Amino acid sequence: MSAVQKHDVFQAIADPTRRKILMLLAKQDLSVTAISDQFPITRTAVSKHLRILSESNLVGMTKTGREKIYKLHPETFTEIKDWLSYFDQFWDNKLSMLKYLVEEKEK
Amino acid sequence: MSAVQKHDVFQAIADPTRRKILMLLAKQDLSVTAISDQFPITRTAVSKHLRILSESNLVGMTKTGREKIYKLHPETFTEIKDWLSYFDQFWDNKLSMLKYLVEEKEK
DNA sequence: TTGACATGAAACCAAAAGGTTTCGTATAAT
DNA sequence: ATTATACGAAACCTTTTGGTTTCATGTCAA
Repeated sequence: MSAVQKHDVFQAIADPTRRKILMLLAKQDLSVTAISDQFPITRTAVSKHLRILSESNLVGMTKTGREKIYKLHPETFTEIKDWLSYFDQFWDNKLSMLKYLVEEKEK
Repeated sequence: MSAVQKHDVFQAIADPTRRKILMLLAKQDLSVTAISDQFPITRTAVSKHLRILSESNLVGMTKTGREKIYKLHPETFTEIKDWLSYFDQFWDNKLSMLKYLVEEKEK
């Protein structure tokens, strides 16, 4: 079920253009040309970005006629969230610690 | 209060070495040498990574004697979480839509 | 005060990233 | 059957990235 990930997801979202593409796809599924119309770079460059996003499973593609329609794969964002949650835990511990110290001081 | 961000946080977490550094700092505050001991690259290279992490406010530094102690700034991770939450919303909508469609079909 | 330790700046290098133009191949429209 | 559209592969170029080595500076220890 889960496709092999050929490209690092963190590296994929590092590029601002690719993040904008993801934002566009969050609103609606789009063809390559429709996406590249939104950017000052060539269609070929956008195509490369889409390949990277695709290889990191952040988006999926369906061929319909001569067009390729890209769509978001929001479930892949979980990987990033999981990584972040590790630091959330630490952050919560710090808050707990701070709260404890303040309470101790008030006694 | 909030320091100026000289470096993109998404680009900062794109590098695997920098992500490992963040994981190390989540456990405990560490000096430059202590961190670079954990990697097969030179101390200078690690130093550069730390500068990038620092410029994106993911870590903070305190000079104590001849050492520089780095610590995590977990509050900066919020920026990434906020960006991700945009897609969470979309994901939830999709689930709702799917649920709706399934329920319709069962009628 | 002399030597060892901790660190960053500078100059440099190879590889990767992001872009371009050109060309080829499907598919759709006339 | 011919023309236009949608797209990617290939070759190429420039800038950025991640690394190195060397050197200078500040601080601690003897």
